[in-house]
Amino acid sequence: MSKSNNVYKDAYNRCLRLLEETSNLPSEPELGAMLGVSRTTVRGILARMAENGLIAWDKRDKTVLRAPKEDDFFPDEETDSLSQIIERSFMRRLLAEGAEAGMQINELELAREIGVGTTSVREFLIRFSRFGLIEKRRNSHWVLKGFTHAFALELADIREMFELRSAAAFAALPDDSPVWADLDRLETEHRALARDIANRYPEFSELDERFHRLIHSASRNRFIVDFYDVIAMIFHYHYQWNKAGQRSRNETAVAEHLAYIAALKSRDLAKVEAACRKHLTSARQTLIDSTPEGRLNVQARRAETPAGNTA
Amino acid sequence: MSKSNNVYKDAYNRCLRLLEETSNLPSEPELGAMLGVSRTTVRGILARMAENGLIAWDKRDKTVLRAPKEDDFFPDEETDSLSQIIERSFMRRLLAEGAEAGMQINELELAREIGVGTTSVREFLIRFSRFGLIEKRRNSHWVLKGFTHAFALELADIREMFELRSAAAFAALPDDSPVWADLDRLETEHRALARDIANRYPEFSELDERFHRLIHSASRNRFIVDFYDVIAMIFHYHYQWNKAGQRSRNETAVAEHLAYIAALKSRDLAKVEAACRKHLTSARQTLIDSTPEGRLNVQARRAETPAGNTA
DNA sequence: CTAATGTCTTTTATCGTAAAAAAACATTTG
DNA sequence: CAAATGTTTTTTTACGATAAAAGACATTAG
Repeated sequence: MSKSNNVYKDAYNRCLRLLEETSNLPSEPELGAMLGVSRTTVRGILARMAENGLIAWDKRDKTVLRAPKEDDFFPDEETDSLSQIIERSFMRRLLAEGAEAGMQINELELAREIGVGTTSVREFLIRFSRFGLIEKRRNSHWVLKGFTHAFALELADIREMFELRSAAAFAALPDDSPVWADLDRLETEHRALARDIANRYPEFSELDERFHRLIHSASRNRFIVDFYDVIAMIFHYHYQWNKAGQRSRNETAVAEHLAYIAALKSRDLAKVEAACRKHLTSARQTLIDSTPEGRLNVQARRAETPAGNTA
Repeated sequence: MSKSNNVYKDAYNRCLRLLEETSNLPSEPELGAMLGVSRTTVRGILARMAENGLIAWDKRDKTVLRAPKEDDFFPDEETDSLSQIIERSFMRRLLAEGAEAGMQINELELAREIGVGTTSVREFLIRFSRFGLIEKRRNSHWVLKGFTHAFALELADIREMFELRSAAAFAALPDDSPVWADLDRLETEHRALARDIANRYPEFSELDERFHRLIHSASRNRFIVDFYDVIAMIFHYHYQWNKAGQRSRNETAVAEHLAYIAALKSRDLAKVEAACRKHLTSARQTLIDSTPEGRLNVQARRAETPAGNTA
C-alpha cells in the first residue's frame, strides 16, 4: 500500500469549499499556496474536479460548473494523516482506564492494532517521547510513564516559569508591536464567547491555545514556544474526552483570560504577574483534576459537598 | 544487510575486559546485567569466546583460559550504534563551515552520504529535532535552523532558569539525602582535577556533565532533567571540535564549580544563587563564543589584545 | 519577458521483510 | 525448588522498494 493519498483527499475537500465562493478558480501555483500543497497535488485535484463535472478545465481557464454536493467530498476518515490516526489511537489507550505507569509499550502490537506499519508507529513514539509520557529502554521496549499526578505537577511548574517570563516580556513590548492588535482581536473574541458562553463554551479550547501561544511568542525563545506543544497536546485530548464540568471550567477561564488581557494592556508588571499567576493556578488545578488520581479526588470532593451542587 | 550486530560486538569487547580480572565468569543472567544486554547476546559472546580459546565453557562452568590479546577485540568503528554514526556525521556537517541557517536537509542525500537507510536518518532527524536546531516542513523537507547566536542565547536563558531553580531545590534537600554524598565525591574529583589541570583538563567535560546532571536531578522535574540533554549534546560536540582556549576555559570552570559546591554545602540560598549565576554567566559566554558568529568576535578580541596573550 | 502550464525528476512517507536482540518458556542442575 | 541453562517465540532495528507528493525544468500563453 506504501502511502495513502490523504494529502490529496484533504486538499480536494478544502478545494470543494472554495468552489462555493467563486465562478473561476485561480492559477495552479496560487491554489497550491491557498491549500498548502504542491502543484502536483493541485493538478490532481483539478483533474478529478473536471472528471466529475465540477469544473471545466482548459489550461488557464477553470470555470466552476456546479456547486459541490455532499458526496463529492471524500469521507473524513480518509483525510487524516497516518500520524494523526496513530496519535488518536494511542492517546485513547493512554487516557483510558488501565493505562498504568510502568506498563510496557509494544510497537508491533500497536502497529497491528491500528493497522499500520511498524515504522510509522516507531516514528510516532519517537516524536511523542518529548512529551515526557513515555520513555525508551535502550535496545528494548518503550515504557509508559503515564499521565500521573507527578506529570501534571512537573508540567504545571514549567508552564508557570515559562508563562510568567513570557507575559513579562509581552507587557514590555513596544506599543507599535503587532502583538497588541492580535491581543485586541483575541479580547474581542473572548468577549463574544463570554456573552454566549452557555452555547459556545466548547469553542474555548481553541481560543485558549491561540491566546497562550500569542503570549509565549513574546518570549522569542524556541524552547518556550515549543514547550507549549506539550500543554496543547494534553489539553487537546483532555478537552476531547473529559467533558465533566467543562462549561464552568471554561467560564472561569474566559473571565481569567479577560483579566489577564487587561493586565497586559496596562503594562503594569505587578498586575500582569498577579493575573498570570491566578490563571495558571486554576489551570494547574484543572490539569491535576484530570489525571486519574485527580479524578478520584474530584469525586470525593463532590461526595462531601451537600447535594444540589452540579457544577 | 538489515541490522548490524554492534550490540553484540560492543558487549563482547567489554566482556573481554572482564576476563582480565577473574578466572571464572559469572552466570549468564549476571553477565547480562553487568553488560546491559540480554542472555541471547551473552550466549553469543560466550560461544565466540569458547571458540577462540579464551574460555572453556561447559554449562555453568566458564573458566578463563587466557588473557585477551589486542586482536581479540572488535575494531571500535564496528561497535558504534547506527544512531551514533548518523549523529556524529550530522554534527560534523552542522558545526562545519557552510552550514547556514535556512539550508534544507535532504534525507536521501544524508542517507547515501553516510551509507545507511533512509529510515534511520529519518528517525535520527525526528529525535534530533527536539534540540531546536532543525525543523520540519509538513510533507516536505527539514530546514536547518543552525547553531546560531540566537540559539545560544535561547539555550542559555532556559538553562539559567532551570539551573537556578534546581540549585535552590538542591540546597534545600535534607541532610540525609544521598545527593550530599554524591556532591562530596564530585568535589573530591574536582580537587584532584584542579591539582593536575595542566595534564588532565580534557577530562573536565565528562565531570562537568555529571555535576550539572546531579544538580538538575534535585528539581525532580522530567522536563528540566531532559533539557540537560540539549546542553550536553552541544557541549559534547563543542568540546570535541573546538579546542581553542580549552585549557583556560576548563580551569576557570573547575574553580567556579568548587565555589558553587561550597555554596551548595553552605545551604545559604543567596550564596548558592550567586555562585550559580556566576558560573552560568561564564558558561553562557563560552557557548556564545563557540557559535560561528561568536568565533569571529573572539578573533577580533584577540587581534585587539596586545600580542603575547595566548589564552 | 513574466507568469502560467506541461513534463520529468527527486524526495518523502510507508510498507513488507529479515537479521539481531530481547523475552518467554521449558528443562536441567546444584 | 530456586536459579541456572537450553530452546523457542516475539520484538526491535534496519533496509530496500514503491506510491504519493514535492520540486525542477522546459514550454507556452498573455
